[in-house]
Amino acid sequence: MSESLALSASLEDYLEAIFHIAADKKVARSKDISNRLGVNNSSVTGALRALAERGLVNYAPYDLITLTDEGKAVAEDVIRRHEALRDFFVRVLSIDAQTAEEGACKMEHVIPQSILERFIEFVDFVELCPRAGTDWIQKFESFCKGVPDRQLCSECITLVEGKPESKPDEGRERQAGTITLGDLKIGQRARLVKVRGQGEVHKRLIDMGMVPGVVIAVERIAPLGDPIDFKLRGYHLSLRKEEAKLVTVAVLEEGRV
Amino acid sequence: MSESLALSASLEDYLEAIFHIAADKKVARSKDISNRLGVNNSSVTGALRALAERGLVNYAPYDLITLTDEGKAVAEDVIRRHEALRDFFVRVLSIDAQTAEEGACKMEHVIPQSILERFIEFVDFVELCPRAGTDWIQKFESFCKGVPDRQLCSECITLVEGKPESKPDEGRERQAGTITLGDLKIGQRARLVKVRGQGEVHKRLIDMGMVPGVVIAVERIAPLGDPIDFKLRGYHLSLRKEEAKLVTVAVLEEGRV
DNA sequence: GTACTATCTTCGTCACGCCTAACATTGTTG
DNA sequence: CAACAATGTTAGGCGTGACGAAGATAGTAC
Repeated sequence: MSESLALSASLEDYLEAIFHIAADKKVARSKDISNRLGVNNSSVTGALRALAERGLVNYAPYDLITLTDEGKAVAEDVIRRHEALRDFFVRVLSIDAQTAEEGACKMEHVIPQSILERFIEFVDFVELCPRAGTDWIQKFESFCKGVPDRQLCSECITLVEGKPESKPDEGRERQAGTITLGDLKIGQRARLVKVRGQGEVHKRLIDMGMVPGVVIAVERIAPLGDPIDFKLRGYHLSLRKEEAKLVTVAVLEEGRV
Repeated sequence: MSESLALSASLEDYLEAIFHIAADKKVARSKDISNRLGVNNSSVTGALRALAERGLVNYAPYDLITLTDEGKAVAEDVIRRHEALRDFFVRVLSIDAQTAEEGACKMEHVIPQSILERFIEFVDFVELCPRAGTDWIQKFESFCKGVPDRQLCSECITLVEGKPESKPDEGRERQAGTITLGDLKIGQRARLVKVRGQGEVHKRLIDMGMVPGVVIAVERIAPLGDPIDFKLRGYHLSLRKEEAKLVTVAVLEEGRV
């Protein structure tokens, strides 16, 4: 009815909790809600009043609590967001169930609609596409396990070590040779093949995460071409051109903007 | 130094904004910040005071605003989260730049660390793995474009139409035949092949999103085996066993709990 | 140096969301 | 049916984060 502006994150949580409790035990009591959400009983009263005002719950003091039809619809929407995120985390990113649940709980309140739909599509796509599937996800898992020293799965290893590709895909450029980080243009991405050089400089580069297999992107090149800004594993770093030239890479694709 | 507990979402935003402004113009003024964040000038004062209290900005009334080293470190961390999310949205989910930016802005404050790292790994993995790459992402894009009527990419089409797979992957079970939704067990997932039946029932199923190619999961089966709860495209729905038997599917994988 | 303007700060207000402590209701049990 | 425990509600407080209005400050214009 009223449709009065968006609910706050915590009101969505209350609605979600009521829905789940009602699904289990038919009706919800104030205590159940405070237990489930780990908040004080009196906070629940306040939330219920706010929800009742918006016509989302049937609530009278000392009475049982139920969702209205509208409230049920809103709750289902919140739960859809929650489950979509959780499923993505578990099925695609191989996050453990508890972390996925916690993360979904926080993110469900802020994720834009259009991004949510994409998450859902993506899970389906990964299951449907013959190039992906569960065995591909397993490859991702072992890729993640190998992260500290950047162990890669066998398929990727062959790439990293620079052997010729068995399957030259269209639209996907792979250059062999002795290209270094210093040769890249802005926006280009490459996988790291080898860090040459020795001693202090070599060690410093390794410490920055410059290990074989890692993906590096060129973010910015200073006017004089000298300090070059890279990004790898989410971190920004800046290298002198001389240092960059010590790092052999293989270009992943043509830079797009 | 102080390290006093986590920053609120909005304080992180302020820090991020100051960092970006400082990167552009060397120093930041109160006005720049309020403009960038679209908040009232007085709110900026309050935020700056809070940040100065934590030792994250150098701030004195009427003076120029700069980040302390600690503040810079925190800002870089926030920006790393922001960019990791944005990059994932753009590079993997093919979200448009603006939506990605907005979504990242909201989600950066709540995403758990471990999930963030997975997002970053995943982007790298997609670029590195020979089974994925940019052309695979393009397939996802066209998959999404076809969503209303569930047009699939050519590779997937062959799957959906039940033709034998060209590449039988290990660990990936694909059953042909005339399995229906009614035959699935809890936790199993399947792609929809065809909806049989006619008239009202058929129409109702189509309206629920039961179109070829969609992924369906069995969520729950009532004690008597009759109403069966499914999930498709994030939505829960409940079908009578009779209705479920009208839907031909192909199982995607063995149910894992 | 006074006047003006752009900029910044202070102050009072509001809405959230949670808390504790005190009070009210309900239902159960001797 | 009274007394008690369990459950729910109210009232008041605290911290955050935003706003607008009004006052302070600095720089420029004359």
